[in-house]
Amino acid sequence: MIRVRFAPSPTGYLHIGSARTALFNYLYARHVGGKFLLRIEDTDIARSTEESTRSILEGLAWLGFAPDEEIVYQSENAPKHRAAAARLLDEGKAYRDFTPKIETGDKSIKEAIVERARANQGVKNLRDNEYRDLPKAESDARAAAGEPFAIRLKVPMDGTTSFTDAVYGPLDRNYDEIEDLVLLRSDGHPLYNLAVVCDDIEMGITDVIRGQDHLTNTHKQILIYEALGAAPPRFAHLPLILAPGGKKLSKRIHGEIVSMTTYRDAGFLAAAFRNFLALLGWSAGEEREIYSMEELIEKFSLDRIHQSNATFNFDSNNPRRWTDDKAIWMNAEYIRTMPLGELLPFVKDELKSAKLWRDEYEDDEKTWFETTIDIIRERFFTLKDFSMQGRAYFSEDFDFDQAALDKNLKKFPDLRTWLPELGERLESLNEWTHDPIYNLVAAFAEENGTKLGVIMNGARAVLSGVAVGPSMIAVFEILGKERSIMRLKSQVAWNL
RNA sequence: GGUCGGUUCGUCUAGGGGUCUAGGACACCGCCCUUUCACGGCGGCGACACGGGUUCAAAUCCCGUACCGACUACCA
Repeated sequence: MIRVRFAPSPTGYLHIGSARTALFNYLYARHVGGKFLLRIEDTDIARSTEESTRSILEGLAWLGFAPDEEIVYQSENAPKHRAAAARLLDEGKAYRDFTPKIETGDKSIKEAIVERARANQGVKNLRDNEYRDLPKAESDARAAAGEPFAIRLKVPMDGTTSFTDAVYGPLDRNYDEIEDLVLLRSDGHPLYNLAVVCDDIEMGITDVIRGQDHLTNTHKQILIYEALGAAPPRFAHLPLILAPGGKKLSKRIHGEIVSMTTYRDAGFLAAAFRNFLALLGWSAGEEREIYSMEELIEKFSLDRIHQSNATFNFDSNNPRRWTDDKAIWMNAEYIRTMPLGELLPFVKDELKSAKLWRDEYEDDEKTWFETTIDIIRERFFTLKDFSMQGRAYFSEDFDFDQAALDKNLKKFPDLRTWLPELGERLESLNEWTHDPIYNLVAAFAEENGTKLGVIMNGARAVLSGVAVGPSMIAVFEILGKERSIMRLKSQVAWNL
């Protein structure tokens, strides 16, 4: 039985890259009929927050990735991690390091690392820790005396670790490039590599699918597996998702755009976003981009995952490009092509939260409502559009887009009298359907010696508040006779 | 600094020695449709990082260089 896990650390919201990792784990599990598990890696007490855990869970729930078993909280396993470290110590596979903890000072950690490495240039022997071969009795005595110590893994003097990554192929690393890594901090806290390995063993994980940033960690983890006497799982490392310019996507500099909840709140459909994410770093090798979840599951395979990082394209200075164009396009594609019945619940939620929902839409006005949604969704990109651009269809209290007014209304002052006149004329219509309306409007335009387009565009501005929308006659029909005439006669738009 | 990984249109990608004058999608531009439009249709722009090999033949294999990324922590 294949068992995979998604293991985020709760130090922020669900990051777009993490969401993609979760997706791939989920797709793989479903594809092979295995289990998809979730583990919250909250061992970093200084940075982990409950708020973050909640946000991650919310993001996963929105995407629809429910774990098949109880969620594991890594911090709760700390006693087991300590026991594992103690065992390795006992067996002589790890040792106590009494070196006092070094503070990094005010330099950034990265800088400190690079500086140290540069200074050591090629002369550093990673096996030269003075406590590595401290006699057991002495080590025990010092520990008993209360001297603080960290526990480090005793990496063998020479040899190499190697594994075959499902994405990157065979990889190996010399022991002399791997430091005797700390398993347990001097304050007793287990560190990442130990915790991950222990938990993966405990959870029976068979395949680890995670970001490529863990590629080099994998060698250290394999060393821990070996020390613990456990067989390592299979590994598949995913290419990273970067910001434009090839930089790492980060909360600090890129803000909300990296958070999953942003997309939910912006009116994205989870199905569309999953589809978009699936194509970032993976492809089925076909010339097509729309895949249902079932199709994704069926076609997914580790060996079609890319080795090169992908750029998530957006322009924070351009509101139209606030996120990746393709993601927006895909969402629009879903909105206009998915079965209407599947879309309706989402529209309902959106209208409800905008206080535009009326229960009649599911009762007396069901037909009107469904027809209307079906017509207006044609030009929409997100669920938000139903309550923003589409507001005029559901409420008398809607805003007018200034650009639409300038371009289609105010440019033709005659419309100020024409539109109310047209409204008057429309009163006489007995049958409120396409042909009669069209004929009347067309005749009206001709009488006044103007192009039909001028009347139509002006009417659109006044009736819907925007310049974009379905066929104008359809707007008349949707709005109905009474509301159409009322808005044609209204002068409010002229005073804005 | 070291180790490892990566590099095809602006972006996501197809391709894995000949079918590649490199295919698709998004974006962009043009035309058509149309009463408007960010729908639709048609078309256009646009890429194998660079240099050496190997080969009859290289985007595809090898080497080097450049660039990018990750790791190099008592962070995860």
